[in-house]
Amino acid sequence: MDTVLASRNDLNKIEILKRYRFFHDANPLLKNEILSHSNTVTLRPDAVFFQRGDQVNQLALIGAGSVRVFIVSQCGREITLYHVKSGGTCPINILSILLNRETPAIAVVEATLTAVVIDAIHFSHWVSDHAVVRQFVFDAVASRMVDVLSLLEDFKFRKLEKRLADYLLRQLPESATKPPVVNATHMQLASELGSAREVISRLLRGFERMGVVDLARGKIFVNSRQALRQIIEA
Amino acid sequence: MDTVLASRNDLNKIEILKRYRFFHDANPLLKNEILSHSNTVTLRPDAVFFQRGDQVNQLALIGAGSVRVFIVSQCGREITLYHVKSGGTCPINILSILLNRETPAIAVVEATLTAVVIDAIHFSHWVSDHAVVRQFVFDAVASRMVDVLSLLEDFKFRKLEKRLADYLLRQLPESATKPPVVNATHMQLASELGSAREVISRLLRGFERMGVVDLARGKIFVNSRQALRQIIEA
DNA sequence: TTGCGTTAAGTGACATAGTCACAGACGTTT
DNA sequence: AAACGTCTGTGACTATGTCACTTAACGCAA
Repeated sequence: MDTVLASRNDLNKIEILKRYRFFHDANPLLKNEILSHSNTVTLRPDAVFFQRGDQVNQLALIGAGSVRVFIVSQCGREITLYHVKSGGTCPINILSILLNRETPAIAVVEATLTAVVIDAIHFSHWVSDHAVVRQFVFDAVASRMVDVLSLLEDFKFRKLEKRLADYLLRQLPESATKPPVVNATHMQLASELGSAREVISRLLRGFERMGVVDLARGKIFVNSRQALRQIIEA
Repeated sequence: MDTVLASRNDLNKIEILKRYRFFHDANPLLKNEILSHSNTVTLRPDAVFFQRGDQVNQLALIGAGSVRVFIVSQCGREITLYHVKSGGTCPINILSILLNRETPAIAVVEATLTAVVIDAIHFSHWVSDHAVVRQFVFDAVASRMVDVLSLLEDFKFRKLEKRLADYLLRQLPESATKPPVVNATHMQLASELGSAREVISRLLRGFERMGVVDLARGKIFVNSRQALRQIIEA
């Protein structure tokens, strides 16, 4: 949070906050307090939101863009834990704030980020005083806890081939081009799936030889969603 | 929680509750309420505390014994997420209660369990009304969230050999016998480390050939803690 | 005590995944 | 067109997981 490029853009603040139920359902008094103790900030891609070991002291409510939260091994391999997008919050951010703990992961901006940030002290008070805020906190934390658990399950119990096919399929809806395409380098896919680039390359080549996808630099063209589904089920 | 063998043993109730800070710090009114809305139960080893998919409606505060919380693959492989012991609570239990969610894991009694159980409705109210209870919830959930994250990191980034040596070393303090011993089958170790029995057997045999341990049925005698430490560091 | 059934542990062959050290291919910039 | 950085391909090797067994140890009962 040290690298925040503060920039006031209060026109958006309410717009962003309105996406959060705890704000929407807050009584007028609390709403005012939230508005007066928050700022809108913008962060460019690759900006570090927080580093492993940081003592985070601000909570970010995402209005636009996205943040990738991940962990890194000594040798540089990454595992993406989750992405936080519009309307969301990072549970690690929340827990770090409420307990004054160092964060165990890294958060980096992917798509240019607009967010409302709140100082830890104020947010803590609201958590104490208002049930709506508490519910928000529990929801955010619980759902991600479940996410991380199923991530763990995936890692240990599912074949990478299936996880890759699954991932590709889930990225598709966003692109409506003729041969649907996933824009990602093998390296990015590896980070998302917690694997190594070479392994992803091998699997993708396999898919290509089967005619399921076509490969280009930074692009995976999907010829048959059906085939991907079969790989997942197999 | 359906398989709870209810048994009243109110002598212990206060004893157990006193180990929980939120009870210790509670005002007399809350204390009374907690006492009147809780029961002491005993569960034998292998009793299922909750099953994946269960809608848990009671919170357990452990007084004695322990519970193992884990996930299972289709083919039967297990990964232990954590153990809950005296003075602890299962965060999945908490989240499941506060959000009415199905649990994503299984909890089974290891050592005969004595616990105080509280109905979800009452506990939810206390969370709403009392800061001490909230703090308890946050602490319990946050610390385990971090646990699960580092578990994930371990799985992906550390060699099994090191994790095994580490695990053995951490089990040791409990036994003060001549050649210190870890009482566990290879299968149990595999479950703890999220691996396969055969793999653990291979590694242990390796340790044995190096003279670091001696193996017997259900027992691993550790000849040199120092050597284990070296394996971990290497 | 012997025998039997159960559970624990050992084994080899094979499959999947990760690591390392490169080489080549593509796109951009100059 | 040359040069650079990034992305991708490749082979050899290690680590881990899987499968189908066998063998060994223990616990109990006849």
